[in-house]
Amino acid sequence: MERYDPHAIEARWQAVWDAERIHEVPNPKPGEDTSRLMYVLEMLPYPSGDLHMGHVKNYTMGDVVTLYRRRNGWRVMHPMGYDAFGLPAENAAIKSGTHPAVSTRENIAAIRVQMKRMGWSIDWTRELSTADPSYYRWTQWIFLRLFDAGLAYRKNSLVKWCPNDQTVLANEQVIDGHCERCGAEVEAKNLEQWFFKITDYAQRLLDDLEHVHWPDRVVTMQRNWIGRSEGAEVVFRVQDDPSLEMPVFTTRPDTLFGATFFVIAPEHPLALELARGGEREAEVADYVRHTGALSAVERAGEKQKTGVFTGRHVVNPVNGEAIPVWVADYVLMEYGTGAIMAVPAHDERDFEFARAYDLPVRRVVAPREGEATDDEAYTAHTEDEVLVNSDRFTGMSAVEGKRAIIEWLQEEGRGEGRVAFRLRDWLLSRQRYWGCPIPIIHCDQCGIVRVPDDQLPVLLPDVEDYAPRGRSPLAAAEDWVNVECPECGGPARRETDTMDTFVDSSWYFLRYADPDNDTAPFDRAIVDMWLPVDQYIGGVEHAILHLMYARFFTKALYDLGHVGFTEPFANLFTQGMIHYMGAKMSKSRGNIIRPDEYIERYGADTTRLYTLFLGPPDQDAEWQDGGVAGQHRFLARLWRLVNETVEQHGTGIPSAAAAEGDGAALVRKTHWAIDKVSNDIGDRFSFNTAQSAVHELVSAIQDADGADGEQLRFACATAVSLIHPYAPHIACELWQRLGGERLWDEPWPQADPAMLVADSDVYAVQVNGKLRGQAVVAVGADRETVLAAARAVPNVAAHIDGKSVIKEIVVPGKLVNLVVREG
RNA sequence: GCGGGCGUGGCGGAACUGGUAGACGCGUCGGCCUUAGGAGCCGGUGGCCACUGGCCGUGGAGGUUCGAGUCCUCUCGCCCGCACCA
Repeated sequence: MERYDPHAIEARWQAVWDAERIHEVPNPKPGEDTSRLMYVLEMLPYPSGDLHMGHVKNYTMGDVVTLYRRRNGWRVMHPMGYDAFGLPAENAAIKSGTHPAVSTRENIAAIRVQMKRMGWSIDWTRELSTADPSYYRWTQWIFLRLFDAGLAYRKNSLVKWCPNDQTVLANEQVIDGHCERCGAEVEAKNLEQWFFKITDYAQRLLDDLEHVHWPDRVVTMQRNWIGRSEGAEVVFRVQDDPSLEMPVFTTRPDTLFGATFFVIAPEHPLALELARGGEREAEVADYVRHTGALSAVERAGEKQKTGVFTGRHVVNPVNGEAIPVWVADYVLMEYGTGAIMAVPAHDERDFEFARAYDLPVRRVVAPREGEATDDEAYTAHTEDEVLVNSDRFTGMSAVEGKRAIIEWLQEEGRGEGRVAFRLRDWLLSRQRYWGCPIPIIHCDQCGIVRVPDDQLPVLLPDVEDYAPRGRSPLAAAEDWVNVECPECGGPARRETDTMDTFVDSSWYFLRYADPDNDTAPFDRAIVDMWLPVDQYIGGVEHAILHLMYARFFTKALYDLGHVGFTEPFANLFTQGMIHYMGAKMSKSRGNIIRPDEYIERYGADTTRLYTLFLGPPDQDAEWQDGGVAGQHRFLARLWRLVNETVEQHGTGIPSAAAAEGDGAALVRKTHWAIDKVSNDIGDRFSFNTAQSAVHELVSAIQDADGADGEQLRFACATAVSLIHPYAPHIACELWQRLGGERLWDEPWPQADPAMLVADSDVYAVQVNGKLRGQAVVAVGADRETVLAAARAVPNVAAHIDGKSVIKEIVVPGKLVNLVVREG
């Protein structure tokens, strides 16, 4: 018998699939049935290098789902593309000296080869690259739609700046005060930048999380990121200049009477102004300068809160009390109004500050009415608190007080109920070369002018020097920058910033549905047919960035009438990372494993099998070379058994086999495996245990002495059929050797329910909860029969001998527990 | 600090709804075959003991239950997310 030769088999079947174009799934034509459409999508790769095992796991998972669903009668779209713009590709290009357009093209070519060698069922007719003008033309088109709708705007604000990458960053791209990409500490800069008004969608982004089937932790992360708080905006006025309003946001309007001082952020526009001309002017100016020089990381690292008194006071609207205004670094300019009323009795941070600067503490909420009010004690917020020391509001519950005070503020015009979100607008402009140009023109006469649709795409100019210098490298391309204003025809300049790469990936899943459309980004009828994505699979590292942005884009496009759904991804699965040598894979550690050497040595089927055998797919797992060999042995064993079966019993694939004679157990095991694998792949995403079930079936084939040819061929064909989503090449080959053809078109096997129940049950028999033996009883035997059989087991009899059985538990088909007592 | 998750053999893991803990795989031990192997096959493999049997065993301590890896309380350890968000 010939040996299992994965390379020959894989090359052969890949050629067959290509020739028959089996993975091409065209859009339904008018009138065609659209009831069984399914969209399976994995997050597209960055072509800043080639594929590693993390990608292999991701795409194999999607492939198993795709192949499984197709054989269950679904018409599955399974596309692939490249997130080709962006910092990683550009930085790699700068390092190697190769133009990013060139290196990206080369990397894409290499990745495509890897993907084809893996045998994934990708519809290559839908392939796209976000850096291709035929794609980014429509990224620009969408940008302009958002611009027209007021959802893309330019403003001057304090933004996050990465000194290493020489560009601004979105809030989401700052991790613990460091650049998400390069790890450099970010700085704050006041710059005019482009933003998407994602905050307009904060409430809907929050609410609609109810309707998606996503992992809890991803939903939780998004919720926290959106960070909704209910409270009130309260207007304080400066004591000696009541025209100066100083609004604050608070979630505890019920504690308004407890405000004993007032704090503004060092960056607050009034910080210096309030102190001007007073005794403390120099001190305040010093403090503002000093804290401004500290990075966010340094400020957060300060253990002790610091601040200075401005010398001025504001008036508390509820009681007319004048309280001192401080400048302190524990108040953030970016959240709320950049100013707070400090209630040290009921806020830990305010309390800490009050202690440090010897400011008064006044308790205004107590656990129960009339309870002691120790002014120095901070109390946490509890359910049934009651207002004290709060004038006309005293005695109300905290909940009631909140409402009453907000009502009063509204009546008096001194404040109102308000909801605050932590979410900020998405800063999308980047001072970098390798990105989608922002289709905007700056005209001295007309101001900010959109590029007319018919002039799209605004092509990224080819520049010699694309290294980052703090302004966009595009600014150097004078020919490109200088244009006529589309409105007045006068001299104007193009916007030279490019878009954040997350803009590109915020709509790619729509383009796949209609990839060749050159009159629109996509046809609405077509995307509405396929989307939302039925199953999205990717890394949890995108839990906030990509997934939040894509949701925002989808909602905005929905509002503008371009799509008919409001959530892009109905089901999300986040896979765990593959670790190697005890750590996550990284270039700096040098522990990246690529599929290539494993394909060389064992073939793609083995590699696919092992990436999903490592453990539960949503958990991180350690790659172990020995484990790969185990999967290869399994395939080689399957190979041998099927070929032996054909040699000894001929070909032919029975649709069923009788559970009779010595092979009865094998036939039952076969049905058990069908049931288990279908359940594990289809319902549980438990790819590792589904594989184990096929292992068991193959072992059963090997041990099936006395099974007849039909039973063996049935078991073999089923094993081959069940392993097909994981290892399609060997499966197609063996299927053919068994006498079948086109396994990918075969309906998924169905377990016969009658075969899932044995004719006898093996009961575990316990005495006082301890296992003492087993009893074999005919299926459906009544309770008395089961108990009699259990008592008859010799070891059980020995354990109940001389004792009285006080309770008998029978779990039908499973277990008997006899509870006994001495005597 | 807040939020979420996880602790099971030498290792990766299984046990989905409370019902025979350790499936499947790696490793390892013994045997067969091979005068070679990183090949194949057969068998063993949680620990301990008085070994056809018994005791112990899912990070630790309690609890609920006829029965707990699974549920509850406390506790220890690890991982992830957020982190002065008023």
